[in-house]
Amino acid sequence: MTEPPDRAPSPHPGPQGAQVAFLLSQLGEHASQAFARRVAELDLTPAQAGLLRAVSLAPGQHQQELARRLGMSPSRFVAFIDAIEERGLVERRRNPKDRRFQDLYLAPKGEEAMRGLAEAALAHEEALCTGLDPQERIALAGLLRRIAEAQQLTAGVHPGYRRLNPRRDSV
Amino acid sequence: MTEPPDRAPSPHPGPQGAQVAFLLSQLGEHASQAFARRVAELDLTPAQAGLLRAVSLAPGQHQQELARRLGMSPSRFVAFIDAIEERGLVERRRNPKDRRFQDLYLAPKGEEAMRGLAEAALAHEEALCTGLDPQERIALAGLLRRIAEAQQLTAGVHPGYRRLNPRRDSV
DNA sequence: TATTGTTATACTCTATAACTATA
DNA sequence: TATAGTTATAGAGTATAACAATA
Repeated sequence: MTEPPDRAPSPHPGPQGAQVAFLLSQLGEHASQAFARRVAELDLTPAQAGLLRAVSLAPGQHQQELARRLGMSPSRFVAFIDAIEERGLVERRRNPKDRRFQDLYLAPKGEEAMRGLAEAALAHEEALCTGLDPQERIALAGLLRRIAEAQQLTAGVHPGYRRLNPRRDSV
Repeated sequence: MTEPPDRAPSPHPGPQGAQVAFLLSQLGEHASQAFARRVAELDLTPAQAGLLRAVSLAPGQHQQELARRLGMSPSRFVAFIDAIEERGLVERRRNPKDRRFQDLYLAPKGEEAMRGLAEAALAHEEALCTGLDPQERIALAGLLRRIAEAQQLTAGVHPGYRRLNPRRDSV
């Protein structure tokens, strides 16, 4: 019986008008935590999942390029990749044209992990949208995309990566 | 020139179907960061803002009660309150009926801070919803609330409090 | 000299376990 | 004995700066 932290107050002291901002913040955190729990079943952290996807989309990028995209410092990135490489998910290869670069490629086990991640993402989406019919889901996605555009968020860019270890949360 | 981390990959490897979950996670993080920047102008962290609101809504709660609601351990809560009390925002008072309890009350400066926070929350909501007309905002809030209910999230409960120091982010 | 990757160092944040004072 | 608050200690996470290899 892990007693859920009941009635935690909001960081947003919005009385009546402020609703969307708080709901977005609340649901976003909830969605992130739920996704973290899902990838944890694959023995992955969200950051690791993000790296695998980045390497999968564009194989052969070198480390600092990827580090910048994930928003982490090159020095942290080393240990981060060390763990992933030891598990046989990605492979470091010295770039023959310029031996200073370590290019990253997906290993067979990494391809397998990607399939698991795709499955997890679909299940995650479905679980989160429970209660909304297909039309409502499309309408919601449209409104959210409008906000994302107005806020000038790059499509597919998630700002919450720096954190390597997801928070375990009783909720 | 702080170069924004361009094209960071998503932690959610959703190809086509998975949209709402990622957008919620992305926008939620964005909203949280934007709010953190706003309260930072008042020299407050989101957690401090949350505490002030909690004390404002229910004055006289004792520390462990509030610590549990904010999702932090009693030991961390001590230093957390120390800083807030030193700034004259809240006041600790020994409960005369049971002197083990330290009850928390809003100090005059805390009331003043609450007014600033209310203003900040309204401006935050407005900035975030730029581009949506009033009808769309209501529709969006409705859909988000439906999801929150389906996910059994308590209204007004934000899970992202444990973190005391908000991430400063270039984005 | 400049840059990539790496390592080393110090610093912050957090969790856990003692300790005290009240009951 | 049990509980609220506090303090102390150790551990994890992070940032920054140095370093070696390559260009």
